[in-house]
Amino acid sequence: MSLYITTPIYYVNAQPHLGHAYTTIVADTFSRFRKLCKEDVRFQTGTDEHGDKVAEAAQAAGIAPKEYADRISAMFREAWPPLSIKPDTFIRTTDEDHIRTVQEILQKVYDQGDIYLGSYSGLYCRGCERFLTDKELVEGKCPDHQTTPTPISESNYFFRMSKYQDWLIDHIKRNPSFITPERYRNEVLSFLSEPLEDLCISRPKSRLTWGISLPFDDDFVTYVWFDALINYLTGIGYPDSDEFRRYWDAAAHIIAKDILKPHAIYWPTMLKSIGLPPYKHLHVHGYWNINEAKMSKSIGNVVRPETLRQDYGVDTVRYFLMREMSFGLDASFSDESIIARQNSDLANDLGNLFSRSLTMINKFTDGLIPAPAGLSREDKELAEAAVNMVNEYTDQMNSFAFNRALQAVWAVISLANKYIVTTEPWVLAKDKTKADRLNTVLYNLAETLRLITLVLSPVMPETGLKMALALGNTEAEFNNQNLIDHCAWGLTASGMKIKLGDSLFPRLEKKSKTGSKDSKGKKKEKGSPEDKKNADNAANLVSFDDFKKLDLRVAEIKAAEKIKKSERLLKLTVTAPEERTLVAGIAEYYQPEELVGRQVIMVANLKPVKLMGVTSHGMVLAARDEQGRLTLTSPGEEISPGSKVS
RNA sequence: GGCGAUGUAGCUCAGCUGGUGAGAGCACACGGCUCAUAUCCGUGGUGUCCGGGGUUCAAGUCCCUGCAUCGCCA
Repeated sequence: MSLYITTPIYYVNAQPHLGHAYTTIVADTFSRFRKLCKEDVRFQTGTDEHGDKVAEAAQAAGIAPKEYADRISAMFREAWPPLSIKPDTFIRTTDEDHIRTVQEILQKVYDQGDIYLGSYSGLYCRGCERFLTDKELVEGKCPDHQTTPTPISESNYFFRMSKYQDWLIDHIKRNPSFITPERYRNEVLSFLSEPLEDLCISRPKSRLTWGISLPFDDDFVTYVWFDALINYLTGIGYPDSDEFRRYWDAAAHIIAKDILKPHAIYWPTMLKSIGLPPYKHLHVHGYWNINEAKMSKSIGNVVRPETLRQDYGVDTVRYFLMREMSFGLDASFSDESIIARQNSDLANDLGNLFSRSLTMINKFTDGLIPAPAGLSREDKELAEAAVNMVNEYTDQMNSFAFNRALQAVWAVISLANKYIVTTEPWVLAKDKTKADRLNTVLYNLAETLRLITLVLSPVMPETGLKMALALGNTEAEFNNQNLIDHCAWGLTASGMKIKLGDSLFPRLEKKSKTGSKDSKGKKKEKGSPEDKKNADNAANLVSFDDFKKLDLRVAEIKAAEKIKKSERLLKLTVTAPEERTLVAGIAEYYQPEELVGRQVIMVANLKPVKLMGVTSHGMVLAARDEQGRLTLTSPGEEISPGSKVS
């Protein structure tokens, strides 16, 4: 069995962010996992470098497109090794062999009549790099870019995608695992229930030169998607390399949901036309939201993988991403949530289990993993759970349910912690006659940890190696272990010498308001209310529930008078709808008489406070600018006093 | 506007083809242990299973409807 796993090739108009890192870490983890199952795996990623946006960005930077692409492509290539991501190939669409292959394929498809010259006229948005329909326009402008699209009429080449629509529908229906998770499969089928249009695959050179020339018409370059998708073939040496024959039948693409259509519709029909079987699987994942908000440049909350790595370490980042997202659905990233995972799952559960087990072996049996003697009921329970865990883990990993795979591992970690409490090795160690029992318990812990190490290594390669070395293996021995031959219970050799090292994961403090952090585990009381407050401040967000606590109402001012000896304070009598007294610091801006009859917005459930001898039962809302000018808020139109504001 | 998905404990979510008193992790409270990274173990939930109607001996689980959120399409 072999596996050919790919990420999309990333467009070089932006730097690597969390989304790119997630896709690539998933591919890397899956690749490592299948290799651990002794499979022949090829893992490819790369960069997509042609098209309008790259040409424009290069121009803005004052350099040639290729030079610009070189620069950004390098950033992607260099982003992966620090995240323990090891692709077998890194492809670029500006590679010579890719360009040649794209042209060969275009010629082939053209020769067999699946490409024709047609004309198209419409409104073109440069930002979108596509024509917009009238219905998409908002007040004549592109809703995404706020620009007026240009009317363009031009000849272009079209790919007869519609010809393969029925075949594609049939293929998707016959192969439930072709597109997963199911929601995306349904989405594609729903889209295909309407007639498919042919795909425009060219751009005239009058408009764009940064692309691959059409082999049959030198006045045009290839539309980026037609160019880009073919990377999956060129990366393994299509059409006649050994790699191609070995891997194409086992192709699995991983993508984010935004590029579903090109991968689920354009690409299979292109392959059909080329005369190749479709890829085997398309795995579609969701987005990472940042503190509940979409990640976007304009909000300025783009998360950089390198920053995360520096803050938390590569394995914590990988673990968090794989554990926190349910593949296919959106998930939320926040510093609070990654710190919570690090502290509870990694430091408390795994790290502490590892640490206490090794310490006991070190203290009670001279650092040598002892030989077991007999199996009690709880021993069997632990052994069975550990072995079953490997199966469960394998199943879940294979179906891309990484969060569930890790949950299965953590169930055993938790059981092992209970096992220690139940068996009380420190009590056994004090009684010479219980040596056999002590040895058994410690051996079982070492053996459980060996299995845990094995299954965790695809997700956390550094931690896996660290644990294996501490358990007495050499690096070569560990690299030789796999999930086929080494998942039975009892394979740890007695007499191995363990090596105590540093903690696997430090406990982290929550981030402070300023965003600075102590990533080296300082000890601190766990989650006080104070911490929670700080965390919320850091996010600078209030929940809707918090907002609802405020009783905001419209109040009508019935009377107003100055408070004696005060320059700033006015005493207001309002109806809202009941009558109440407020004190407001607005005397420098408003005369009492001009306020009577006016409606304002007030916080009605503010704790009463006494100011200059007058008790205020609420607070009037006002806006103040940088010059210090102040204006009262009020409803846009008159409304009955006491009306709720929400 | 059309199609679809989702709505379960403070938070994130499990709950398969309807059937014992509705679950997990986190958070919180109390208790226990001391091998361990102030960690670990145990105990603790009066949750309108979004609202309303219906099918059934029986519904979080099926049907209809309303609301909310999200996605795709137009």
